[in-house]
Amino acid sequence: MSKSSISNSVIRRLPRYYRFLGELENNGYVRISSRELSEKMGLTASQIRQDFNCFGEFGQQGYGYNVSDLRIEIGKILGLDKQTPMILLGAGNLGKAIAAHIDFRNKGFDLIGAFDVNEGIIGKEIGDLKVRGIDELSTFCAENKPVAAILCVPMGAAEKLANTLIECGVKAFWNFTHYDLKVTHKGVAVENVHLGDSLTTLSYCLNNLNNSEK
Amino acid sequence: MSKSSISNSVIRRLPRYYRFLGELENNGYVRISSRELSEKMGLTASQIRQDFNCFGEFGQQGYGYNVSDLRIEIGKILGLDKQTPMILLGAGNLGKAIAAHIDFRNKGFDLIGAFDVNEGIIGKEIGDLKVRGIDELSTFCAENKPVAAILCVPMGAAEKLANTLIECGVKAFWNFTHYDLKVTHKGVAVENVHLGDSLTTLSYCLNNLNNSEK
DNA sequence: TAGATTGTTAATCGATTAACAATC
DNA sequence: TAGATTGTTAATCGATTAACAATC
Repeated sequence: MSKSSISNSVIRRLPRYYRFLGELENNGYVRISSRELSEKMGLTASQIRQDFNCFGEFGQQGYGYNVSDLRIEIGKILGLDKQTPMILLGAGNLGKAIAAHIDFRNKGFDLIGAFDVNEGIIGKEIGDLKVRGIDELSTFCAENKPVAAILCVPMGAAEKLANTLIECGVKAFWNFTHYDLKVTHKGVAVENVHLGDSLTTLSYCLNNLNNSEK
Repeated sequence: MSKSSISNSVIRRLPRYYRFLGELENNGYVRISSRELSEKMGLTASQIRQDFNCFGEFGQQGYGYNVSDLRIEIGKILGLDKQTPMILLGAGNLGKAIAAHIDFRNKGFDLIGAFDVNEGIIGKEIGDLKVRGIDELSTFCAENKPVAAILCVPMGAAEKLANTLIECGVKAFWNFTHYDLKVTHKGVAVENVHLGDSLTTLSYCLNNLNNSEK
């Protein structure tokens, strides 16, 4: 009985549930109640039950939730039971680090290609991928049909590149550029990361530690 | 007449306002109305006026806001008019890339040191910093008094390291580890980045493009 | 002055929390 | 069965939007 439209607040909590359930499972937990989970995660039990019930009835009265089953269910909801082919655009410092650091296959993706414009970078290896020139992009897309893309290019290149990629069939963007990628095209998912905004927020919080009660 | 407690939703929008105002200024804008800004940013004019009025009266009836003045005001609110000394913990792929990629001084910080445990990394240069061994940490902190820290270490090391740093006087954490750093210690600011959760969210959105109206 | 746009109050909307009947 | 805990409805809280008097 999954709801037609899930609120953004709920969606943002799902990866965290998935993570905590994985840790619980690793620590030998078989069952957990919404109350116990709420204490571990710093949420209310009510909220947890409301969140899960957006997608179905995963618990059992008087018992709670089976940790392993619940984790698998949330994994399916998140699309982690499949791997969407993904490419990296911009293999500079940040792009390389992301490619090396992220466990793509456990996040629902499979990194199958990397591209750059810089002649000094083209041909270099990142993990088991060889960085290709951007001129190979359309041929590569036609052959390998990537559906997701990581943008680690300069701000000025972001919009045009995104449009090109959409024409090539890309439907999801993980955007690390300073450009606020708009979701103008229907049927395209965008996750703007904006590390700069994150650090700026930390500056605010640090400078307002005293005058905040929370 | 700044409010005592600013909601998290407002705080998260501030860096974005600051960014857009900078771009407007670069494009020669002198004044802007809340309506015009709302169209550019995809917000409502009401929300923008409410947000700004949490901190003071920055506009003028019949005119709007002076772009440059407003940007400076928001910059001050965000603490960007000073630079807090910051250190990097963990100078692997991700740490190095963050250090190279972020414009710290324009985000209210100054990167003054980098540390790692790995002998193969210690001594290497990142930008104009030489990576130090973690054994030098407490001496360095006593001498240089860093107030902020970037955590790019493995999950297992995060909690203990954070506690050590707090003892050394660190009051702000930019946390890239998989560990959910709690804000147990009063007077400590934490910004958890969680790139893995971000990518997982993208997986959800991609897999639910059809059944969502928004 | 007339027009424009703010600052701010009131109304609406949505998300979180509380409560409790259903049920394992 | 009795106790525990869910699923779900109702109440509360907070954030967003609308409206408008104040004023540049």
